[in-house]
Amino acid sequence: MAAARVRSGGRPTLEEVAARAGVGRGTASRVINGSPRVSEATREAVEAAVAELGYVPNRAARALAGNRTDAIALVVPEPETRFFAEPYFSAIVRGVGAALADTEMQLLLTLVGSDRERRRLAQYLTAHRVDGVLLVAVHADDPLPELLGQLGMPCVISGARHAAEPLASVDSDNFDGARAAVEHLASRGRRQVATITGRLEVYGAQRRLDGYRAAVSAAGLAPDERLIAPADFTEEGGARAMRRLLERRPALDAVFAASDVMAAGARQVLREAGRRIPEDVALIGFDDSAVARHMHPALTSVRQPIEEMGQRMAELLLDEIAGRAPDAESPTVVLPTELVVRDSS
Amino acid sequence: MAAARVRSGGRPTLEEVAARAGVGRGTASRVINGSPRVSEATREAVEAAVAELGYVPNRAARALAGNRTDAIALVVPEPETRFFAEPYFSAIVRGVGAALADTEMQLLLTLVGSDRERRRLAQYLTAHRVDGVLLVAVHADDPLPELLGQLGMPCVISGARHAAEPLASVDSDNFDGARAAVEHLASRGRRQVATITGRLEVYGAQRRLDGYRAAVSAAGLAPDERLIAPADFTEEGGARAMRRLLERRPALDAVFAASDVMAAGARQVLREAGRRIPEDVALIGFDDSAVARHMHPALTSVRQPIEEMGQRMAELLLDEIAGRAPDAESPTVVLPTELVVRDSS
DNA sequence: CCTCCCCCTGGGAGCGCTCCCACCTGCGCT
DNA sequence: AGCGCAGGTGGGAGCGCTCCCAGGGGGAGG
Repeated sequence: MAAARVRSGGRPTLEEVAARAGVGRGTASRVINGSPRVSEATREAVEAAVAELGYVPNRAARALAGNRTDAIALVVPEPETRFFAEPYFSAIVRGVGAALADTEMQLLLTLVGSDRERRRLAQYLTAHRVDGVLLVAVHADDPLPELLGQLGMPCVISGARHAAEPLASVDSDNFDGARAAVEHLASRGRRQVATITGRLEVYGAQRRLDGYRAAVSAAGLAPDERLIAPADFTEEGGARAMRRLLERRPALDAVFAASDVMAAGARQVLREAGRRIPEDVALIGFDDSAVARHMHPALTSVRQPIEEMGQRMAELLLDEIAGRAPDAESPTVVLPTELVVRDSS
Repeated sequence: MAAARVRSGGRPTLEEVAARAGVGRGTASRVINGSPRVSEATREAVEAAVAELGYVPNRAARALAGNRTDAIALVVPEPETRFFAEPYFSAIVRGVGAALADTEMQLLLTLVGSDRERRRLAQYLTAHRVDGVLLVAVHADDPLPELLGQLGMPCVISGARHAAEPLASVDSDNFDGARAAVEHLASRGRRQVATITGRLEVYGAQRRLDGYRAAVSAAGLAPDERLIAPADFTEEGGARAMRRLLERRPALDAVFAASDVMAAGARQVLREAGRRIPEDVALIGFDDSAVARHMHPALTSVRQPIEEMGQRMAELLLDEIAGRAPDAESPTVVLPTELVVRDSS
């Protein structure tokens, strides 16, 4: 079957719908776009024609004529997908999908890895190929958000980058999640609570550390900078940090790791050092990923409502695109976290 | 005067590029689309103009004029995302992204949950809004693939649905993966190897079972239908199946579960029954997900090259779209699996 | 030296839609 | 009766691109 072009058989066009309904093209367009300035009778006639012909608007034509695309891009920095793979990525996508389900909006997935792809992306966006952008896992020094701002392209990011985020952003309550975790440890009588942080350039990691500090003070424990070990969100990094902590403070009796994966690394080191979890050392992670549920012992962890975050991001973006933007200032939505207590604490 | 309308602020158009390069619109178009019928000098002039103006083709216009979209859809059945969340989804996406990186192709992500969304999807596709479709986690009785076939829409699916798959598909070698797992168990002296299967309507699950059977015979073990417990790919299902197996064949000394998650369920039951892993019962999973790595004891598992699968799917699809389709028969690519031996076997 | 081609090239003709302007009804008002 | 107005309506004018056809130059062949 060489040339089975369905072209001539033809999808119905607006013109045909209009003809069938006995109205003009403009009127048919009005009905399809839900304009109120159409009489009831006409509306019904057009709708009937649409149904009979199985008309579906041509997106490309619409985009060309209307100077919009009815599509938004979810931009994911490729290098991150590996780390964020766990539940994060698919949960975000699911949330975004849910928000878009009743919309005509399409979701464009854009992985940016190399710098070349990054440049390409900038072009994409400059060329206004989408109506808005969802940015996930943005680094504080990423030029992309600013570029988007200059272009006037609606944009929502998945985590504030500093205390004063100029862009709309959705975040989980990292501060409070960490606070709750440490409070929980303290309330169970732990006195030397250490923490393994994520990369502190990431604002969320910083906030978790802040939460840790706040809870330590609030619990009346002695703040001790030697109980704080920076790492990088990786399992290996978590293990290294744990080793350092054990050297510096052999008597520690609890560890709050800023991610489950780092907690897994820490667990390994604790085991090798002969510390029992939770008898000798309590351990808490962050993310409540599959790793936490299946670790032995099952890991207490701070759950983030990731799917909901995706949904809220999309909703904010749709608002912004529709011009319903709260012109006051860019909204920052912070969703609550939840401490899921299991066996490790 | 239809002469030089100086478009202020707007993105440059092909027309402007052509003017700047001192050529006609047609020629500029040819250069941009890499047609060979352009002289070297002209090509350079146009390319220079493109660079100076920062020209990026308008996709919508292209789509409208060219009757193609330069976009493919990755269709994911929403209900599945949860199960397939593990590494599967993001790995597939990453693979697809890799294949598309050097292309002008966009990736449209489409989650279909409700029947309503399913219908909408059918419309989408009927309206030729994409050049091709990647179908993931297709059920044997799904009407979508056939619909696509009728439409003449290029399509690649992520696993054959029967032995004779009419569509192009990419698969991992489920048969051989299972075979290798069971062979490994037998070679370590296990005599009563049970299996927990996935939903057998899923062809891949069936193939894993086939591989299990083949290996059992090949190892000279007595085939025993009572050692085969069907489940549904869930942790709970795996646990139930394990209980049933223990009742029926208390003396079993090895279990091959057709997914890591089911293995996790089985592990729980084995523990509760006082069986040590691997001393009393060896356990092997399938997928090599994070769950496997972090289980205790670390789970031996069959790794599938999921990212590569995504990549091959996209490549096949691009071929098909480009008409490079080996019209002989629809290609079925089967990628090798790998047994990752850890502590549980 | 002329002719025939073969390259390149320019630009017309849409692709299907939205935007917008003009028009055309009725109706209520003066 | 005349006028204004507003709700409905039709269709022209593009949006920026690709496709394709006709046309202009040379180089090769007669």
